[in-house]
Amino acid sequence: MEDIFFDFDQDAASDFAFWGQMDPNFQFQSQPDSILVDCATLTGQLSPWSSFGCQSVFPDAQLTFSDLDSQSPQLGLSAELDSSSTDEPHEISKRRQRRLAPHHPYKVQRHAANIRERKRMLSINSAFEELRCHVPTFPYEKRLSKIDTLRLAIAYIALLREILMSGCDPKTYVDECMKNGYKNQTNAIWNTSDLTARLSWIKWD
DNA sequence: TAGGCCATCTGGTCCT
DNA sequence: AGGACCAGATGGCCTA
Repeated sequence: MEDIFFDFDQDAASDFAFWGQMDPNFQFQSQPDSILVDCATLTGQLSPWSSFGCQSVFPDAQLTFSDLDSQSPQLGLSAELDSSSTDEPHEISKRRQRRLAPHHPYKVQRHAANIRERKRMLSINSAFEELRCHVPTFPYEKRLSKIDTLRLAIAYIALLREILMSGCDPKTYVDECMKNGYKNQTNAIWNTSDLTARLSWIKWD
């Protein structure tokens, strides 16, 4: 009986070779499909970023999202073949190569799914990047993590809501809150985050 | 060196 | 059936 197994060893290098160091001057674009990736700036750094202003983790470049689709599912072949060591019996090596055929339907499908997943995560990350542009941060602050971005956004929304409900001038309201030590119970939500310290950096128009 | 954060792969589930 | 979404696993990078 033919034993069946699939080698899921990932040709990670060829797969994420798209991700390069970001260009700090890159301007964030809200449309995921227009986000470009620079193959020319590959450095192996996977999660570079710029911390301030509306800057994206995505560098300027030549590859688009749609280019991800065109990556050949056969990129993993060389890695797999390399993994057959030279002292491996020739027959076993041949069998392995036959089994790991990169054009196997499952592997092709799996590779396509991986690419779609990467694109999906890319769009999520671009949304996080956009959100980071809308929450108050210090000029010298390092990039907020995803979880911190979400928490700060929640707190910020809560604050803005309170300001709206109060009908007061935003700056006056915040100054008053800070002066009074947030005695008001309704401050609880946004007062629990780092938001308060950031408020002094906001220019209330 | 441990812990935090992240990207990626993967298989399961849901949706169209 | 195929794609979207999700969560777990894994490994790399960075920082205290």
